Amino acid sequence: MHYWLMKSEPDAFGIDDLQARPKQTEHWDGVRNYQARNMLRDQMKKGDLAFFYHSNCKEPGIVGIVEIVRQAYPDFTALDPENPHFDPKSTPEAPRWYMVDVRFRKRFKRTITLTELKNHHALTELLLLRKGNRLSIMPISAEAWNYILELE
DNA sequence: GCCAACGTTGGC
DNA sequence: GCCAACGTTGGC
Repeated sequence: MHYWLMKSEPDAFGIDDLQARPKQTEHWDGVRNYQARNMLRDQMKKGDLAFFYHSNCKEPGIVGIVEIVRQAYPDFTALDPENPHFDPKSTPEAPRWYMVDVRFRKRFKRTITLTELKNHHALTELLLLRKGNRLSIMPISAEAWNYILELE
């Protein structure tokens, strides 16, 4: 059992969009960073929980929790020339990119903002807060997970 | 919209 | 294998 943080731009796909999907479930496509892909593909397991993080928006921060309900399988958006995430180097025989399915679990009553997270010394180890970290998928320690839950 | 901090690409 | 050029991310 691992904990994660997954970033998405709410203008493109926010937690409200996930909640509105059939079965409140959607595939998490578009991961195009090798480090993030490796973690997603090799370490994310069915039943893992992840914070849903809104990035590149007015109030960046953690807005809720999702559950991994299907482990990594090839990201079909990489194979579709019409898709903005198309990658000509990915093929059905040798898929380069992967995705998981996530299901909505909880929306926080408020956004736990990036600004707020930075103010907690207990979270200095958090990858999210490290300078220059742009990973869209990152692991969260159990300690940090529980600490952040208390902030809601 | 700016720009720092990367990651990727490709010439050599 | 180096590294300059380029593209992307994402906070501000």
